[in-house]
Amino acid sequence: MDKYNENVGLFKALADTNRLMIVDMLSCGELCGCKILEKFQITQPTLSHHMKILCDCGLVNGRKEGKWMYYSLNDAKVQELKNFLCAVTASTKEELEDE
Amino acid sequence: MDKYNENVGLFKALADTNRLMIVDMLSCGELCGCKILEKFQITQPTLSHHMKILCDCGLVNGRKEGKWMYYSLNDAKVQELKNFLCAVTASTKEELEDE
DNA sequence: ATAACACATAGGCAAGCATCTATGTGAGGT
DNA sequence: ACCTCACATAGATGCTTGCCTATGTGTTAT
Repeated sequence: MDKYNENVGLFKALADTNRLMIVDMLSCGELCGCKILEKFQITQPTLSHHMKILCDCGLVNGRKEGKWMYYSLNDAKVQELKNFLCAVTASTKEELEDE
Repeated sequence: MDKYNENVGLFKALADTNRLMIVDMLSCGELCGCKILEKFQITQPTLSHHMKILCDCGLVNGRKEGKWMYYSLNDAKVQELKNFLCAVTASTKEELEDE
């Protein structure tokens, strides 16, 4: 039953327009924070907050290089989410693959 | 760009453990509210609140029959969500299929 | 008619969240 | 050394949300 609690964080992370856009941007490749920030009307601390949420749930990876943080999608986690979504909406019950 | 706003409601709806479990239950077939309620430790008004969220975003359909409300998954909307999730995480950009 | 049942609505409350300003940290450049 | 840039952290604020109790609505049974 903890499968639900594990995955609910992923949906929470995507339950925000800005973060959805960020994920879409990252799907095209790695980006540093300041490049992401350019596309939004939010302040830098707000973006930092969103990136933390995306990283904490595992959807996004962060890599520090000099004074830049490079963010990229964690494709494995994305696949996990898709699998979970399929499992939870498919007519079979209670046999979500373990990660 | 409204594609994000359209779909963020779906993620919000799934960003709750109880609602995720409800979706999983409904994936096995139509259920009436009182049957769903039996599986949770919440009050009836709280369940009603969750069902309203799931119905409002289109993920769940409600059908009234006598004094019962029968709920079922809206498979078309589920598919839309999956398509959106794939589009937003795929390395191509800005060509989400229109519904 | 009355009671019981299934569900919705109203209102309140505490927790969570998205955002901001202000400030801290750490790396690079001059 | 000093400044600048990229980013993180702290703290405040207003909105949203998940939950409750109380009550309303409509249907079925007696």
